[in-house]
Amino acid sequence: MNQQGQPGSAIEETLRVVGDRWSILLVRAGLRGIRRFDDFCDDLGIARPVLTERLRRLVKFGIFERVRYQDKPVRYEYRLTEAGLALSPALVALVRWSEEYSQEATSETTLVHAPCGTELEQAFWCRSCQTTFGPHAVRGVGVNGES
Amino acid sequence: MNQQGQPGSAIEETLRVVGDRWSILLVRAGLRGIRRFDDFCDDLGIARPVLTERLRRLVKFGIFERVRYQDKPVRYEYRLTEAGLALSPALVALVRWSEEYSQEATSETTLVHAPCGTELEQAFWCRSCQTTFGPHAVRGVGVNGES
DNA sequence: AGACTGAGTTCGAAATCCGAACTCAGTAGT
DNA sequence: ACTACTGAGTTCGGATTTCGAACTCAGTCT
Repeated sequence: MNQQGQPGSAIEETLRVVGDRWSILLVRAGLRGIRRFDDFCDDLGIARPVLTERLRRLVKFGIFERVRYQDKPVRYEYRLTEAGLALSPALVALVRWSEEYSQEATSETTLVHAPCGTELEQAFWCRSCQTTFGPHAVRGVGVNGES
Repeated sequence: MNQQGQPGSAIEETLRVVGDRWSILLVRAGLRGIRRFDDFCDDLGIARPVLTERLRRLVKFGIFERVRYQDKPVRYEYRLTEAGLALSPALVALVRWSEEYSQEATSETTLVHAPCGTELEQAFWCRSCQTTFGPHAVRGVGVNGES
């Protein structure tokens, strides 16, 4: 129930922004502290024109901000905004999924609870039931809430 | 620290599978109970050749399975596998992000805890501390574990 | 026979992606 | 003052993807 050209629901628009092979990787790089054009370029192996376009789009949608960090030769770098940081749960979910289901299990990364160093798990939380639960108990993912 | 052509870390490979404008949307549609080719097509407004290719890839990576549901005229449909279902945390995270940060706030969707209908929250869970926590307490996002 | 259904394919045009080479302002070394 | 270098891009042409629209093919319905 959704015509082709329509703006569509919020996720559709979001995926039009971050739903490509690079954007999420750029956010990840940003979380790792990478900020400069050439560093993104080297780290991800992304083509420069694509990087230019992608960063511009992410800036436009408030995920990165372009900051002048030097004047003599004018230089800019890209920093994650609050909104960009807020993408980390999605990133974490993807990392987790990768670790569990991806064939290519070369995960040099582990995600941990900072204070104690234990590997973290991700769960849904129902504040009215006061329980955590898994994907099977999620309903209403969609425009017409039927499962 | 990652050469251009390399297979790269697990997320990179994962994003090569689900990191496009459609795959996540297909998973979402799958969660909403959509299974048939034409229904995916109508629901998402995706071009048929792209849908064909995308479904094939998702099947190949174990996210959907292609099931013969009728014999007289042979007909197949696509169902989410366990691995596909396991993508829902990522989907939920994106939906949540969209609701909060996307301009286009036309969210006709709400995610709830199935048994009680309460809007769900997403959290990280540390089994050793027995606590839930948010993104700020996550460490090790990245190849060189510095935050 | 004729229309319809569902799961695709085929087509050519349009948009994206790519690597490699180039630009442009300023800095550093000799 | 000449040369090399840095960082953030832009320009180029070719390869790959994406698209909508129309077509196929087996079987069913009227």
